[in-house]
Amino acid sequence: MGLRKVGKKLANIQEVAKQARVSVATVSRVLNGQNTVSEKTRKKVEEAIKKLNYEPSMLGRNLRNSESRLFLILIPSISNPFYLEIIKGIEAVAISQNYNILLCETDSNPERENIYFDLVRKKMADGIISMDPTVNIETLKNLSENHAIIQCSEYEEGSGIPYVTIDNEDASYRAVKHLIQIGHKNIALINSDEKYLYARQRKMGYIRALEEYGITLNSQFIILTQHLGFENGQHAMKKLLNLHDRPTAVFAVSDLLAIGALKEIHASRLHVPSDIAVVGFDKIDFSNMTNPTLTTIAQPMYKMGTVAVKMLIDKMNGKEVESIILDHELVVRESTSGQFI
Amino acid sequence: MGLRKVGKKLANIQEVAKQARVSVATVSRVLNGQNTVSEKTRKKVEEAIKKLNYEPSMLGRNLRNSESRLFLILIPSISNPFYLEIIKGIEAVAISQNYNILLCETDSNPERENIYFDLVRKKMADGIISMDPTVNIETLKNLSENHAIIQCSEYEEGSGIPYVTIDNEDASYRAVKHLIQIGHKNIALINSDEKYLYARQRKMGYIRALEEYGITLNSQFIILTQHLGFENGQHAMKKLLNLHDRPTAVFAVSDLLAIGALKEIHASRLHVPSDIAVVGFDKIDFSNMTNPTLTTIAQPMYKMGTVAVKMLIDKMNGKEVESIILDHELVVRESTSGQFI
DNA sequence: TTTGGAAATGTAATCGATTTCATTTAGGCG
DNA sequence: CGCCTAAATGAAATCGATTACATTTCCAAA
Repeated sequence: MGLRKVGKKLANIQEVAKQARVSVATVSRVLNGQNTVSEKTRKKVEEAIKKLNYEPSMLGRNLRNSESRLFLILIPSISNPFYLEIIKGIEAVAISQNYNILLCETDSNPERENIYFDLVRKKMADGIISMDPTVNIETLKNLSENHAIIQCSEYEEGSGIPYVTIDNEDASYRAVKHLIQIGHKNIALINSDEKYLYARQRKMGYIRALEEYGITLNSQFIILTQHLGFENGQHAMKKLLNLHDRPTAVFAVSDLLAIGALKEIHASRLHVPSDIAVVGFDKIDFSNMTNPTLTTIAQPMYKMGTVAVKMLIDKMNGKEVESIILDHELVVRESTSGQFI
Repeated sequence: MGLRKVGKKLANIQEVAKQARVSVATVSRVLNGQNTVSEKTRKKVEEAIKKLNYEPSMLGRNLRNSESRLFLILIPSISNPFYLEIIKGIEAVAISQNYNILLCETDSNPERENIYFDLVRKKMADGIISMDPTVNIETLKNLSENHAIIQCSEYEEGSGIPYVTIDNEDASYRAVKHLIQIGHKNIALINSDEKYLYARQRKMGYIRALEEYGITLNSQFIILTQHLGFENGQHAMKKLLNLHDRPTAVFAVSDLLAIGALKEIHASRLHVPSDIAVVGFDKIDFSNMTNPTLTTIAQPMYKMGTVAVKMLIDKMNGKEVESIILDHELVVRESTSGQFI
């Protein structure tokens, strides 16, 4: 490129060494706070650094140390607020450990995914935290032989890749149990595609709760959606409302789905929770802004993020890493706290 | 660190050269698709690459090229959905140009901000797209002398740093004019702190619309909030509802504020839009999920993102870059489409 | 066959740091 | 004052690529 780049030439460690009349080794030692430098030379070097406005280049350092101090966060879509709180947790720990993150939105697109995997292959990233359920697990397994990888929230059983998650089956069980305990018997499930492990697990929790209370499963009450978006919730709810015997309660496996359901219920001039109670999942920020506010399962997202990074850093340092299951919590709000029956 | 790192040793360009019985220069030429390599040697090299499972290290390449092919996106908070669509636009162009982005959440915290600026100073990032209105503009100006920087959406007048944004004054004017045209005279403004340029601009648009229709300004109708969150909208609306003569319409400078206002209005058993009409700003995804759906000003966020990256890349290549104002649009939805009066 | 010039390839410097190992300096002690 | 050890410093290799410049190879024309 024949184009002039922005900026003047910046000083490098050589020039600092010359300015301070010491060797580059000594400058490097001052930079890295090693204690084998005499007070006098340290002063000299620091003055030279200040005078030349020197900033050590991470490019040189990274090459020498064979690390980028970057890692990837794989998510299917940045629009899904569920991930945001996790990311905050990740960021906090990452920064404190002098790492930075590359937020990678795959759009569930294998090509896109591959671009990001390449970043790891080419040493531009030191590790991966995958939260993408649509990730190509074979590729991930292959990569995990040479690179540090942690699965967060979503995981593949028996992949050998450590994960941090919650007990989805139990969370789902509790959500449904709550609906049963406030008097519901006709409880629908808006689930996502059962190719995802969490979807299968949450369905099992749903079934277990029904069975425990002797409620027979109505297969018409289970709606599967392709994605976890608002519109998917609307469509699913529309189907449920068109049933001859429509449910009196709905458990959706994501808040966005639940909010879509809410909207559709309102559109049919029905009332939540007196006509239909709704429970979501995730406790995203918006679940508290709807009208009525949404009962939901709170995942410890921030914690999940922090734990994931710690596991990743351990893994990068060659330590043995165990998978972790975190606690969840049922948050009862207006969408189920009416006086049903 | 005495700990074993993950993974076996990976091949480097030297070993590929040896395996293919050529020089590293030739391997590099094959890698970079230069045409001065004969078909025969190219084959040899490609076979060696495959055999050794070689992946070129970006660390080496980046050092040699003095670039990281990374740039920073500065945002105050990832929780604000307004930024997400912009980021998608940024990502799309970045990827197509072989760049990756570091999403940097400052939390409006100068320390945090400085960590990210350091990344640029230390050459870990090639440029910055700042969307943070709380950014320290002096530091930004200083940095812009040596580094490529673009301001996106938020900007500082006369900073000399190119920006891409919309005409905030006009957008605000149109929103208020819309409220006037459907019959409102008592129109409140929920604005953010006027230390931000966009807040001052939007206030001016509000005033201009009122003046144009001969409506006298009621200073009690202007509420300033510290942040742009849901709760801030609730609080602001509470103040407005407590006024002796409460407004019949509210224009909030962000959808989140407007959604908070909606919630508060409902809590007071009032109806939108028949009792109070509401207009937001940004057209975030959720503005279409509320009940009623929200009238709002649509910013071309995706476009803004793509434009910002193009400007940044031009800037990095030393081209002269002009600031750009993009178009906006009023989107009328349920929160103002009732038959008021 | 010779030769000129283009095409192909190789050598070695370079990017900017860290680190090993060698060497110098300082200081305490007899 | 000389000696020994520990502390301080420096020289040079190294990380893994790119590339300017030098050299070799190839082929067509004379």
